[in-house]
Amino acid sequence: MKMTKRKVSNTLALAVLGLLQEQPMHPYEMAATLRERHKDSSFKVNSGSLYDTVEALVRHDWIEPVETARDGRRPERTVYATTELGQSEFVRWIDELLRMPVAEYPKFMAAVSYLGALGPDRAAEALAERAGHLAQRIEETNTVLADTVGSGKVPRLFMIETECALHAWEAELAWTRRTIAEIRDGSLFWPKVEQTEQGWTWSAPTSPEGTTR
Amino acid sequence: MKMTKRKVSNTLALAVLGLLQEQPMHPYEMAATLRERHKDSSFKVNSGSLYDTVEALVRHDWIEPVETARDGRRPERTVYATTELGQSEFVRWIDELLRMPVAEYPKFMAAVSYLGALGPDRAAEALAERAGHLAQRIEETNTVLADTVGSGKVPRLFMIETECALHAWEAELAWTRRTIAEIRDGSLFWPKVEQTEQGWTWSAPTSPEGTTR
DNA sequence: TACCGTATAGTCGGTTCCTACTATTAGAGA
DNA sequence: TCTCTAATAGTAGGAACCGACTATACGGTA
Repeated sequence: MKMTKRKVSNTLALAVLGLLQEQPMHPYEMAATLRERHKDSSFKVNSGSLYDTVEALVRHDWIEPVETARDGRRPERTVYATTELGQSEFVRWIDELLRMPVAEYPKFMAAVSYLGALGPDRAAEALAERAGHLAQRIEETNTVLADTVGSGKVPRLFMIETECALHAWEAELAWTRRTIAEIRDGSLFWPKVEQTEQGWTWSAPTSPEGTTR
Repeated sequence: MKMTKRKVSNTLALAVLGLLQEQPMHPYEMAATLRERHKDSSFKVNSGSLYDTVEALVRHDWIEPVETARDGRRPERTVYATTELGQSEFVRWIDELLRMPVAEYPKFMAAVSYLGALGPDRAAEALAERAGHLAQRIEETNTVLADTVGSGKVPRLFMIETECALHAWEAELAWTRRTIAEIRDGSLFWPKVEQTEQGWTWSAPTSPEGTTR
C-alpha cells in the first residue's frame, strides 16, 4: 500500500540535473565537474550516493541513459541526459527550495544545546578553537572567490552560493566570539544544577543590576 | 573486515545521553521531554529513529536497560540509564562537535547554487517569499524565548542554542534581502549562457563603471 | 453508553546514504 | 622497462533514517 515515493529528496540529485542541463555525462564526470567548479561545498559528492541518486532519477524519468561507451578496457560508462520532465522539475524544485525554509539540524546546534555540560572554562576554550577554524575557512573561501570571480574567470552569479555560505560562517563566527566573551566576563550565567525530591532546581544568577529577591 | 563502526554519529543520540544524565527514562518519555523543552528544533525527534538510536547506544555500552515496566495493559516500556562510558563520552562528544566545524549541506545552499536557472525575476520573487517565512519564524522564536528565559522560568544557558539559531536565521534573512535588492537594481549581473563548439560562454556585464573592453 | 479524538508506547519495512573495497589504465620516476 | 602512484570508474554490504502503521487507554460529549 505504498507507491515508490514521489520525490527524490537528496540535493545531489539537483546537482546531477543541473549538470545534465548543459550536456550528457556519465556519473564519474559529474563528480569531477562538481569538484572542479567548487560545487562540492554545496553538495556532498560521494560516489556511492551518486550512483544511487542517478538510478533514482532514472526510475522517476527525470533523466535517461543515452549511450554506454567503453574506452579501451576501462569499465563501461553509461552516459545520461535529462528528459523534458527532468528539465521542468529541475526549475520547479529550485523554486520550492528557495521559497520554503525547511528545518535543518546542524551538528553545531546540537552541541550548543549541551554547552552547559562542559562547564564555563572548557566551553569557552572549545568555542575559541572553533572560532579559529572558522576564521581559517573564511579566509580560504575568500581566496577561492578572489581567483575565480575576482579575476573574471567566472561570472559572480555562478559562485553566488559561496558568498552565501561565507556570510553564514561569518555570522556563526560573530556569535561564537560574542558568546566566548560573555562566558569569560560572566554575563552568561552558569547555573549549578541540583536534584531535589521535586525534580531539578538551579541557582539563580546573583544579579549585578537589581536584587535577586 | 569491518568492526561494528566505532561511533554513533546521529545527534539524536546526544540528546538521549543528555536526558539520561538527569535520570533514567523510557524512549517515549525522552521524546516528550525534548518537545516540552523546545529541543526538537535542535534535534530531529522521530520515534522510528529514536528507538534505533537507543538500540545503537546499547550496542556500544553508552546506555543500558535498567527495568521493564508495564502500566496496566499498555505496551511494556523499557527504561534506560547511562553507563559510566556514556557519561564520559557525552562530554567528549560535545567538546569535539564544538571544536571542529564540519561541512553541512543545507538545502538552501543547493538551491542558491542554481539560482541562475530561475531567471532574475522569478529568483527575486522566490527569495522574497523566503524572506517572509524567515521573518515569521524569527518572530515566533523570539516569543518562545520571551516566555521561557524572559520570564525567568528557565536559565538562559539552557536555551542558548535558540539564540544561536536565531542569529543564524537573522544572518540568512539579511543576505536574502540584500541579494533581492542586488537582483532588482541590476548589480548582480545575470549572464546569458550560450553553447559554442568550444564549450560554454557567457555574456560579460556591460560595466556601468568603466569600459567593458 | 456508544463514539470519537488525543495521548501513550512502540513496531515494521523500505529507502537512502555512506564506507570500504575492487579493478583498470596512464603517466612519472628510477 | 619496471614499478609506483594518481586518476578513472564503479560495486557491495550494511547502518541510518524515516513514514506509516498498530494497539491500548482515557476523557469528554451527544
